[in-house]
Amino acid sequence: MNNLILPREFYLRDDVVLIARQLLGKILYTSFDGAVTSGMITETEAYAGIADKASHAYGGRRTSRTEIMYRQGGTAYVYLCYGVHSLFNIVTSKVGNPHAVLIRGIVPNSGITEMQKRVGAVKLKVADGNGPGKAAKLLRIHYSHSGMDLCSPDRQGNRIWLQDEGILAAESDIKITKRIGVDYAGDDATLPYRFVWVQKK
DNA sequence: CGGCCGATCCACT
DNA sequence: GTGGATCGGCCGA
Repeated sequence: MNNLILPREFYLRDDVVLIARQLLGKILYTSFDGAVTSGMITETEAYAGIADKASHAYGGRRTSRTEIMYRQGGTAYVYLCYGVHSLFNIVTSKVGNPHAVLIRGIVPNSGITEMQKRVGAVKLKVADGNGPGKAAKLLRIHYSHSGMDLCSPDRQGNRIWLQDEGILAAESDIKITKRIGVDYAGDDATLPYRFVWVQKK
């Protein structure tokens, strides 16, 4: 195993907003049926557990779907949105504390040919990973993958994991805004929990 | 069991 | 800028 893979300790920390910011520039890999693809994370959102009105776990709500969020940090939480899109989240903090970071955008990194097949593109563009549904599609992450461990492969040898390859976003290039599509969350809708790595021209 | 709605995307105006 | 697609999850009865 290479030492670039993010260790469990990275995910177990309690500051989900800090983790969301630190995930910018990390490389998100998937390996399904032997096909490895990856992308650099460029946009994230933090969902801060039971106190966060925008979170699926607000108020300590537990359902068969959200139960995944209560697992230990370093677990994949994937759900279906609008009946069409799988949205990939990384569970953080310790068992019982349902923090998560939504991955909203990636820049295609490796396995380009494979990803082109997945989206039917002749030539992949940077913008093809811009959006949570599109990022998951490129990496073939599906809501059936919810619950996968990011720190070890599953029984079939499939895996989702992250690596720190030394790419660091300068503070001045990170745009912080309120989260997208959470207007139902009242005053929590305006929290500055979205981090975007603005790509310079 | 029925009805409403969503942490989105894309085509079309 | 806007509206339709599309269906699992959630809640109330």
